[in-house]
Amino acid sequence: MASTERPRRADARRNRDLLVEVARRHVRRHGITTSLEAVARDAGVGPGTLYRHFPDRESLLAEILRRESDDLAAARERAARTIDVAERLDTWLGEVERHIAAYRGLSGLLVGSLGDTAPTPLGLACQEMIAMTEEFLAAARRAGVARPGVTARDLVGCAAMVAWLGSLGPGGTRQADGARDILRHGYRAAP
Amino acid sequence: MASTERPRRADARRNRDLLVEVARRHVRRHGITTSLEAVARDAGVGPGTLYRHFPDRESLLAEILRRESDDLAAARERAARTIDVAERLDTWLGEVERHIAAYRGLSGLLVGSLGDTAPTPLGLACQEMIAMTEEFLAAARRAGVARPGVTARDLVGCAAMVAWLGSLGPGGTRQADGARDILRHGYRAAP
DNA sequence: CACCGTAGCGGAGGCTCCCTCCGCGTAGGC
DNA sequence: GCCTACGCGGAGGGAGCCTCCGCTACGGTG
Repeated sequence: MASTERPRRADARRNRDLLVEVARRHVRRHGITTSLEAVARDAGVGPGTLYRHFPDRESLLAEILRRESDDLAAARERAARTIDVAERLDTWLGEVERHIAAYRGLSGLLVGSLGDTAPTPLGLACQEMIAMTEEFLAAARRAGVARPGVTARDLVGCAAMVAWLGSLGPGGTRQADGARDILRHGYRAAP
Repeated sequence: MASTERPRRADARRNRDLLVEVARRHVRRHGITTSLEAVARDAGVGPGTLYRHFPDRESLLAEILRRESDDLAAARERAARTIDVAERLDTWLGEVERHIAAYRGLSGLLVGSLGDTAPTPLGLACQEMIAMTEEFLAAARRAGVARPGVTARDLVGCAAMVAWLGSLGPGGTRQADGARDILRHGYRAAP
């Protein structure tokens, strides 16, 4: 399975790494619709080189995300330190939201892949988030503080949704605060 | 105040109306990022004509929306027929969601204007929705079925958010159902 | 009803971005 | 050190955004 990829020439690997790194900076600054030509220019390669390594925008974004899965792991560690079970779930979802919000426009792309069963690169990133969320949700359910019927996928979807809201300028940030509050009351069990 | 607009020539008025109508169709089909050049072509006018009447995409969209405020009024009538107070608020928010979802991409634009105090065209459309939502929310509060602290603007923001989620393909629709359910539990008062 | 000033029109054109294709240079196996 | 095919750069066609300018024809006036 891993043998499908044949060895690459050294310059190809170098260029690929360079492109991902430059693209990461550009996407962080300008969102996922950033100009790919500008990325290629900034990396000092021709557009053909970029498109050979990443046939479409999505595959480039997926590679950026793949290299950041340790960020998610760190977030899990951080959230796990919260003692109160209900609050811990809140904290975790905040981390998911932050992780998604790091790249403007990513939220929409991810939601589209939330239901992917085939192992598309973006689908895998979603699986990962859903699985981690499931852990926190299960703990909350055991403690009786999570409303039955709420699924981990729903919660990740909500986090993406709030991340989207927050990405829409200063007004969006305020709206996101309100939405987050309502959602929290919505997924918690009535006491 | 209304005298700021001087009388227009007949052909100008005709072209303007035609452009709005054609644009409405295009935006409904392709979302708010639809090609303005295509709109002009389809209306049989040059791009210059379109840009003279509507200096930017947003002003064109605002005009489309302005002409649809009666749709919102009809939605209010429809929602008002629901007998149960809590359910009536749900129904109304569903109508708001539907209204926003009619044009793919509109949700983001509207959220950006939710906090507008200045009477920008888009801001006015928001004011209208917030005001109507306030009526339904007030009724729910009086009946003790709405959780205190929830504002009408929060609710409109949530409706826009769910509309956005639902616009993201088939997976999005399922996510939207889940989110809507959580939100409903979140803005209702604990019994 | 003919005339004329100007409001308003069309479209050419400059810019950016997307993506493809092809001839050439060079990395690296032998 | 040689040779081959991998991977590179960049030209180029297509689309969209928006501006500017010369001409058309609308409609007020005598």
